[in-house]
Parts: sequence; structure tokens; C-alpha cells
Amino acid sequence: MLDPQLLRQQLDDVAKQLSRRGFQLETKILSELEIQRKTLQADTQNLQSERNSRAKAIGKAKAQGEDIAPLLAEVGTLGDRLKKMEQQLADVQTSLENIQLTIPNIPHVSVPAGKDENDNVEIRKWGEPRQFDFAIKDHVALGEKLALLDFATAAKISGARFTVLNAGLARLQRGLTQFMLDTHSGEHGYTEVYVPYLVNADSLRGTGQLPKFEEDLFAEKTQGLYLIPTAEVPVTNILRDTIVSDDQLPIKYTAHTPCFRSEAGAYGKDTRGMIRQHQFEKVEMVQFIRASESYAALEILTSHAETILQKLNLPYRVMNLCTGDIGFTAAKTYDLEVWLPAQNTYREISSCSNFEAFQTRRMLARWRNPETGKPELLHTVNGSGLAVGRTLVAIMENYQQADGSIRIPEVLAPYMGGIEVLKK
RNA sequence: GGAGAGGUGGCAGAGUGGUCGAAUGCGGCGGUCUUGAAAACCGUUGAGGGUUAAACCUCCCAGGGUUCGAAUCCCUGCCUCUCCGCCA
Repeated sequence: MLDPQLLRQQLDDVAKQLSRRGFQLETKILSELEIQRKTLQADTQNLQSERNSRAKAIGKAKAQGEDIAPLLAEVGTLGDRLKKMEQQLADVQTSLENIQLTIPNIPHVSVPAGKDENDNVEIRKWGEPRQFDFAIKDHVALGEKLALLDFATAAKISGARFTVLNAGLARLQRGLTQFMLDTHSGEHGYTEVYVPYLVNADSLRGTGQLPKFEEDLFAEKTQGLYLIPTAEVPVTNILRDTIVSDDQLPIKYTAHTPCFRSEAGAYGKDTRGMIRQHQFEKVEMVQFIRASESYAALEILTSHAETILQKLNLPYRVMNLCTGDIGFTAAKTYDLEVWLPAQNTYREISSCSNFEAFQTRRMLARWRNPETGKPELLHTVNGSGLAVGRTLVAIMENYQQADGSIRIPEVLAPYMGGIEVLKK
């Protein structure tokens, strides 16, 4: 959510900045509602004030044993009028809020202008794609040949966009997850947390998935909960409705969770293999930070995700997403794209964003500034570190050998119980 | 699943229809005293809106209701705790 003050005072400027990302702000409706709100609120408060003073007078008179009947008569229909006006005000405020909840974040000045992913700007590249002297296979062919990847069985159990991992590959996924968590908690200073995978609507509203993106979620019917699309939701909501002290900052969490996405808008996209699944594993990093430090934190957090790719020796590039491609809640996003030889291209494996106060305003996540003594909104920065399923794909394809076997990256050796190669 | 208790400020905990946004204690902050510290004492200390500043308004889990007036009464929901049963 954007700052309501900003929407009141600099509506046209906000509209202009939002147009950079192709969003058209309904300035007319907003300013009309805002005028209504203002007058209604002032009138309502005046009536409330009158009610309060009259009620107090009655109380006082009664305490002194005076006859309160004439005072009661004076009050007349004030209560009813007030009730009506309060209702009107609430309606206007609800309308305003409903609009505000669907307005995306303002892109940071350093976000390049552009329409779609083709306009994203490459910031840097790391590693050399390996030259193969044999005909390479994609992860599906590799995995099925080794009997490690089983889409048919997953389809029988659940349907499309699921997979069953077998034996060494299942272990590799577990090892990868462990490796990522160990690196972030051990070397990057994050606190590991374990969180619920089912969350309520308030949490999803807090991080911005609701109300706009309900169709992307899996809903659980009996309790009205939702399966998390990312650990960002439960982890960020740890600080919802909380004021932390200055000496607790920055707060840095890492968590591993499965993620569940309906992929409603992705029919026919990435149908082969485990690139786009309804269920996948991800390790997430989340930072809560003072406003003045959030852009520096974004750079550092991005480097934490890069560290994982570097340790795994997987070539990648860093993209600065353009105004047309950044997510609804983000002010700036770097995507990390890993080299997939079978697709002969780079594919997204991590997304690192600064949300500024967009989420914390919805969540009321604040810190107390010791200089003013007042609570201020925190900024949130988060990123995948990394998407485990896609990392698995990248390892399979990049570490494949001529005989169809797959080497295990050296850093994962401690997690593999002596397995050095996945083979028949 | 059955039975009961309860949700109040950073924490603990009073308040059960009217000068209550809320006693008191602890904690925090400022000060006095002290060479310094502790102790003691004095003062101060919730959030949001609004205003140049004030006035003023809202918030005692959430949402409804009763009333001139609700933290306090009624209804619904959520959450927590205790006991019994079941159970990874």
C-alpha cells in the first residue's frame, strides 16, 4: 500500500510515476472519494464530540441528583443521525481502502523503463557456460533415464505440475536445501525460522498477495486458510502489528518451505519438466531494515543469493527488472537467472526485491526511532536463496556427463552421504 | 471430541454502565543525590487521525447490538489457558 498522505497531497505525481509501470491510477475517482471522506469525517467527528459532551452532562446531572429528563429530550435524534453518518463514512473509507489495496508500488528511480521482460537490463554475468562435447539432455530426459524423476506417478497421485523424486535426487534436493540454509544462517547472519505453510487472509493481505491475486493461491476450505505461495508470507508477517526497538535491527530471517502456486495464468507454459510446478521447495531470505538502509540491503541480499550459485559453480546473470516487469509489491527487483544448457538460455532462479514500506504499511510493522521516540515503518527486502527445485534442474543439466550420469557439486559432498555421482 | 476459565497500555494487573484512554506495580526515559555506580526520591512514559499549535475524534481481541452514555451489558467469531478423552 502506498502512503495515503502521498495519495492525498501528490496524486498527480503518483499517477505519473505509476504510469511508468503501465498502471493507470483513477485519479478522478480517488480525489472525489477523498473529498467526501474529508467532509464526512469532519462532520462525523463534530457529531461525536457533541454526543460525548451531552452524555457527560447527563452523567454529571444525574450524579448531582438533578432531573435529567429535559437533557434526554434535547439529545433527541442525535444518536440516530450519528449512526447514519458513521456508516456513510465507513462506506467511503472502505471504498478508498479497496482502491488503495489494488494500487501497485512506485518503481524506484533506478528501475529501467520498459514494457516487459525483454526490456530488463543485464547488470552482470558470472561464470562461463560449459562447452559440451556430446549431445546434451534436458533434466527430464536425464532424470527419467536414471529413474530419479517420475512425472507419471506424480500425475497419478495428484495431477499435472507435480513430480516424484527418487533416491539420490530426492537426497540431492534435501542436501541442497540444507546447504542453502547453512550458508545463510552460518555465513550471512540470518536467523533460521520454521513457519506455518497455511496462513490466514490477513497475512496474505499484509504481504500483498490479497486481494488482487487470489486466483494464484490454493485455498483450504474448512478453515479458510491458504497454502503459502512463498515463505515471504509467513516470515514477513512475523512482524505484523509489531514495533521493534532500534537495537534489534536489522532483523534477518531465512526459512525453507514448500511453495504452492495454482499457476492459473500459465496454461501451456513450461509444461515440460519441473520448471513450473504447483509445489516446489524454496529457501527464502527476508530482511526488516531502516528505510535509509534498504537499498544497500537489497544489494547485499542479492549477493547472498549469488553466493549460493557461485559455490555451486552455476553460471548466472543478474537482471534489473524494468518498470513493466517488476511485481505488484516491489519498488525494485533483481532477478538471478541461471544458465540452463538444454534450453540454451538463462532462467529465473531467484528474485530479490525491495518493497520499501509497501508491505509494512499494510502490516503495521514498525521500529521505534530513538532520535524521535516515534514508531516508523520498516522497509522489507527479500529474495529467494534459492528456488531449490530449479537449482536441482540447473545442477542436473550443467553437471551431466556423456553417459547420462550427473556429478554432484563439491560443496554438496557433506550432505550426500558419500554419493559423488547420480548414475544407474 | 467433552467441561471450564479468560483476552485491558512494553510486561504484570485493577477496573463490571457516567469526569476511564484507563488505578497500581515493574520496565523505559529525564532529573536530584553521588568521585562514579547502586539504592532512594521527583518527574515523565500507548497508537492512529487532525491542527501552524491547540481544540477535537478513534482505538481496552475482532465484528455486530442495547443505551443519552460501553473497557464494563447482550450476540457472533477468533485466540489463549486448565482438566478429561484421543493422538503423530
